[in-house]
Amino acid sequence: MRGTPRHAGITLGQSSHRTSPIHTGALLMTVRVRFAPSPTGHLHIGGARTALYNWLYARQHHGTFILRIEDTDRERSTEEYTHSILDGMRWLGLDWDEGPIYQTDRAQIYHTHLNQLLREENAYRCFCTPERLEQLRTEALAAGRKPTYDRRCRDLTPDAHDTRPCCIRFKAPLTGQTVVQDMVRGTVTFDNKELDDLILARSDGTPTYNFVVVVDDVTMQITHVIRGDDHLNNTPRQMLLYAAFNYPTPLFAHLPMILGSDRKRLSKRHGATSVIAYQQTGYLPQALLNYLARLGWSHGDQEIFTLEEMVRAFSFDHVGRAGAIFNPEKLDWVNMAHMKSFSDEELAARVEPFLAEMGLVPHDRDYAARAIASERERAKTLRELAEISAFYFRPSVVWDAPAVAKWLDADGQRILQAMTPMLHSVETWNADALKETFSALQARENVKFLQVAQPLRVALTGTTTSPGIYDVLTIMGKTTVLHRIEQALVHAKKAHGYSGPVS
RNA sequence: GCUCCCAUCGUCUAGCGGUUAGGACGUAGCCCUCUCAAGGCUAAAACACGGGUUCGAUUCCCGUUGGGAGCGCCA
Repeated sequence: MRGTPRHAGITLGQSSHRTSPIHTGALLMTVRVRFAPSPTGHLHIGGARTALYNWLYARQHHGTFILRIEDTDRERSTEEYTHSILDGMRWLGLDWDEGPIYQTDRAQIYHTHLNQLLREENAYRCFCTPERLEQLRTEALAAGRKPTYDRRCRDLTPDAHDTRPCCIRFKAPLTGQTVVQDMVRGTVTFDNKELDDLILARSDGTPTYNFVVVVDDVTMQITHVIRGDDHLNNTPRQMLLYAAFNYPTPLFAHLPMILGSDRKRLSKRHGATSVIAYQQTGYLPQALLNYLARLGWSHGDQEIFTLEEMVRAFSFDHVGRAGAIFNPEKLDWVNMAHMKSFSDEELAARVEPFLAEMGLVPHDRDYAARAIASERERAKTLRELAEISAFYFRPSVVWDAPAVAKWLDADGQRILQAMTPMLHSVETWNADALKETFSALQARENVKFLQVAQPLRVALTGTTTSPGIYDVLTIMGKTTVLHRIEQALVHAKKAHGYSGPVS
């Protein structure tokens, strides 16, 4: 038996503090929360945050996190999306304790509940055609009224033999108020006269969303419904259903929406919105989670959290009420911060799949770790890290034409020619020895270090940007360095022609 | 249109009657420097507006404006 004596429905004048609802039953009930996506698309950013808040709350209270797939829309739900959502959840590390539970497996449960409502005259058959409803809606809108059903069938004398197609509607109370106690919004009051006799089952007998959520949440003994803001207007209708069943209402927490840069609800046209897209671009799951957690929730001035820290610190007291714009630049920064927490070896291991996509397979773990280490603070994502480190692993250099034009001109070639024998004779290949070599070279050629470093950099990496030149030199090793300089000279002659400098 | 929600720098936010309104991302400048980053320092940048309540409002109340969501035999 659950501890909350809270009942939905025609509650009047309840007062509460948004900080304390859980305490009423904390000793008696264990937290049971759920994430209930519908498989009509990939797991998206908004869904991921809802899932995260549920998960954090469950873990913090040593409760149960349930994954439920809302697949009652047979038209749009696909198995592919179901798998994609499950994969997304696993990648994020949001493990669930029960489920996935599929609503399509629960038809019998809904049927039983529907019959109960019918039997107790809390629901009725409605014979109105979709056409009539559509007409009602247009008329209402034109007249400046809220489009609601006119309840024509509500008081029809039941005729069991009537075989016309009909849907089942809820007989909602006409008066009174329904008060939602929300952990982030506080008290929200709705006049029941604003609410509708909502459809519980379609004429083909399948149940609808507002009905199944209630039945599911009740039968799964959900204690806290944590979901998007877009459901706040559904909540009073659902509470009326709880009341009709004489079930206690769970506690609610309605999270503000995640917005695009135009302040509209985040959608495809704002760029990548699916979680897998972020996986593919090389974001760390813990970084995405960290960013999402802080989008709408805060803990003083702290920006970077480990998962454990989030579990410990999370609280609805500090969940904001306003919609939040998704900011990709800040995500990048958070991702960089999390990349710093890995050792060179761990980071290299995570970059490997992205190198593999480019057909590059490092054969030496130690070499890979040192190569990645030299580039790690230059990349925002794992993919970017793989891309800028690729030159270490390629059999030959990929030339950046402007870089070649600028630095492998006649002067650059002369420097490379001059350094070749000097590098050959370097015995111990380390930064100190190389520094001495270049000092000697600078003195002999009377050039600045820049004029040595840049041609060399282009020769070794193909581009003008790279880690410190001594890092590249020592990581690559003498053999590769000399080989690449030789190749660079060949390429430079081709690019610039044999007749000396171009301009 | 109706109902509900929301409102602090460009963005995410701290603030829970008295603060030089704090932090972070981004931006600009400087330092570091072989390139690019990273890092360090500095700067510009906000309480939407109007009424109350109060000795005193960013903070509490009301309204205006502005934004968002919902109003399906979708979820």
